[in-house]
Amino acid sequence: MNVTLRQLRAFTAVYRTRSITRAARELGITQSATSLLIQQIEAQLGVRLFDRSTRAVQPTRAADEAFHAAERMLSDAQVLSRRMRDLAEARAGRVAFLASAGAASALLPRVLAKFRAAHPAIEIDIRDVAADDLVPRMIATDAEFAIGSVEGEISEMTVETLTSGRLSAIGRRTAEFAARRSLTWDELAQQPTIAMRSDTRIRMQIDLALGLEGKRLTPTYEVTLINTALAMTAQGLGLAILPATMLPADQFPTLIAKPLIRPAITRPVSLLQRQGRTLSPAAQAFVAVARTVLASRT
Amino acid sequence: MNVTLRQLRAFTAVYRTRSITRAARELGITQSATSLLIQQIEAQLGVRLFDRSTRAVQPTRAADEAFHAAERMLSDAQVLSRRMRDLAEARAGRVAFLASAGAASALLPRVLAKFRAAHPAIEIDIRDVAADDLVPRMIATDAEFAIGSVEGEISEMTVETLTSGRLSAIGRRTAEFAARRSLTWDELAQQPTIAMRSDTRIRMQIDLALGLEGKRLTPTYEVTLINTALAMTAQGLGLAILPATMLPADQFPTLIAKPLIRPAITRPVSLLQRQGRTLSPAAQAFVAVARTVLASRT
DNA sequence: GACATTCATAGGGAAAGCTCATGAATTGAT
DNA sequence: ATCAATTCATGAGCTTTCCCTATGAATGTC
Repeated sequence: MNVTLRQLRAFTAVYRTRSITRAARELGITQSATSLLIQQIEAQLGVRLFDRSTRAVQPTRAADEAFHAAERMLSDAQVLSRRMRDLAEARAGRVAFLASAGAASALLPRVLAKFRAAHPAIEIDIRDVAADDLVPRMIATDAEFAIGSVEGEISEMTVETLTSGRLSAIGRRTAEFAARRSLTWDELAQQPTIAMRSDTRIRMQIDLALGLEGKRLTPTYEVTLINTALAMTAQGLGLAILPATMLPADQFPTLIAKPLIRPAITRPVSLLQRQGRTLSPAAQAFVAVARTVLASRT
Repeated sequence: MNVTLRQLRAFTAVYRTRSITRAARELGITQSATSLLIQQIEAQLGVRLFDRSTRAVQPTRAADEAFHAAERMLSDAQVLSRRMRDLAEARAGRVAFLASAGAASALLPRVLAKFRAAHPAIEIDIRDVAADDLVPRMIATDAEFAIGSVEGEISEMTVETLTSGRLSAIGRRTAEFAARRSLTWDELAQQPTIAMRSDTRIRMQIDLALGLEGKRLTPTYEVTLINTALAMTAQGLGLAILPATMLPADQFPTLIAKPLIRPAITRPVSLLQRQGRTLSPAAQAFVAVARTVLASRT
C-alpha cells in the first residue's frame, strides 16, 4: 500500500489544529477515524508524526517537514479538481478549429460574438485555411473540428451540415432588385456579374451544376476573395454570385441577396469532426452555439 | 468523495501507455480494476479523460492538462515517502542539542566521530553553553536533548546518567605518578594544583563534598576552562582536579588521571530530554551512539 | 470469416473505512 | 482531594469500497 490523500488530509488537519478531535470535526468524520488515519500514515511513512498524550498532540520534526509537502499535494489536488471542473463546464479552456476562409469571414463573426459572451474565458484559435486545404489540414493537425463546405464523405470523420446557403445574386438594395423574389441564371447573364474564380470550390460547384443543365456562367469579373466580390458589388460594379450565407448583413448593409433558380444550387456549410473522438467541453459549447446561430439562417 | 492517488496512478499509467491493459500490468492490478479507476476519476473530475473504443484509448485535451498535475502529485508523494523513510532510518535529518562546555570539549569529540561515521548525512548542531545555562536553555529552546551535568530532578524532563567520572588528579605520566592507583585529597594538598574556579559547577560540587568532611581545597591555580587546566597540567604546572571523563586522551596523550579518594566524588554526565516527547530518529541514533561510547568509560 | 486483442460490465468475496461504545489519562473546578 | 470534563486510543460491528474472475461486445488481423 501507499500513502493516501485521505491520510494527508487528516495529517494536515491535525497538524494545524494540534488536536485530533478538532481535526475530526473539520474533516467531518469521527475522532476515532481520524486517530486511525494518523496511525496509518505514520505506519506508512515509517515515522512518528505526533507525540500524543491523552491530552495533547505535539508534532514532531518529521511532521514539520512533511506538512509542507502534504499541503502542496492537497492544494495540487484541489487545483486539479477545479481546473477540470472549469474545463468540463466550459468556463476555461481553449477551442482550436479550422475554418475555410469563406466561413471564417461571413459566418463566424456572429458565432464568435455569441460564444464569447457566454464563455468569456475560453481561448479561441481559428485557423482559417483555403477551402481546398480544409480536409487535409484537418487530418494533419490537432484541430478538434472544422467548419466549411465539404463534399461527400470523409473516412474517420463525421460531417454534419450546419446550414446551407442557396447560391444567390447579391446586389444593392434598389427598388427594382428588392422587389424580386429570385433570379434565374439566364436573367443574370444580362447583367454585369462578379463571381469567384474558376479554381475556387464555390465556382467549381457552380460550373458543374450549370454544366449539367447545358448552361455556362460568364462573369464580368472574377475574384478570389469573397470580401472583394462583396466590396465590388457594394460599389455597384455588378451582382455578386455567392451563397446567401456568405453575405454578412452588418458589414454590407446596402446589399441584399436573391436566390438564383433554374437551377437552384445550394452550398452546405458543414461541421467536420473526427469519428470516435469527443470534443472538449469548450469545443462542444462552441459547436452548440454555431448550430443555433447558423440554423436560424437559410 | 474526492480524487485519490490511486486513481491518479491509474490515470498516468493509462496516459503514458495509451492502453488500459498495459497500464494494468504496470500497476500490478487487473485490467478491469484499471478500467474502473479511470471511470472513477472521470466521474470525480467531471471530465472525460480518454476517448475509449473497444480497441484504443485516446487521451483528451483535458487529460493532457491533468497529466502534468498528476505526475507532480505522484512525484511529491514519492519524495515525501522517501524523505520520511530517510528520516526514520536516520539517513537524513538534523540533530540539534545542547552541551555544557565541558562535555562538549572532552566527551563529545569521540561521540561525534563515531556518529558521523555511521550517519554521514545528518546535520549536527551543537549548542555549547555554560553549565549553568544548560537547563534554562533546554526549557527555552527547541533543542531535542542536552548533555551535561545536572543535579537533581527537573520537571517535565527526564534525566539519564550516561557516564559518571570520578573526580581525579590529572598529571603527566611520570613513573612515580603512573604507579599510583589513587590519591587522597590530603595528599593532593602537598602539590601544586589546578582547579576550576569557585563559580563553576564542578568546583561547587567539590567544595560542597569536601566541606562535609571538614576539608578544604586550596588550589594553586584557578581557571575557567577545562582545556586551560589540562594545558597547564601538560606543561607541568601542577595536577588538574577534574572528573576523569573530562580528559580527552587523544588530545593530551601525556596526561593520565588517578582517582581522588577520601572522599571519592563522582560527577555524572547526564542526558536530559523532554518528557513525553520522542526524539527524532536522528537524535535517537545520536543518543544511542553517545550511550555506547560513553558507557565504556568509568 | 475465424481469431486475437482490447475495453466494459456483472457478481462475489476480501479488505478497508467508519461509527459507536468504552477505556485510560489528564486537566481544571468545586 | 474529589469530581466532571476533555482528549486520545481501542475494539466490535456494520457499511462501503476494492479487486478479481468470468464474460460480453467491438474491432482489427490473417
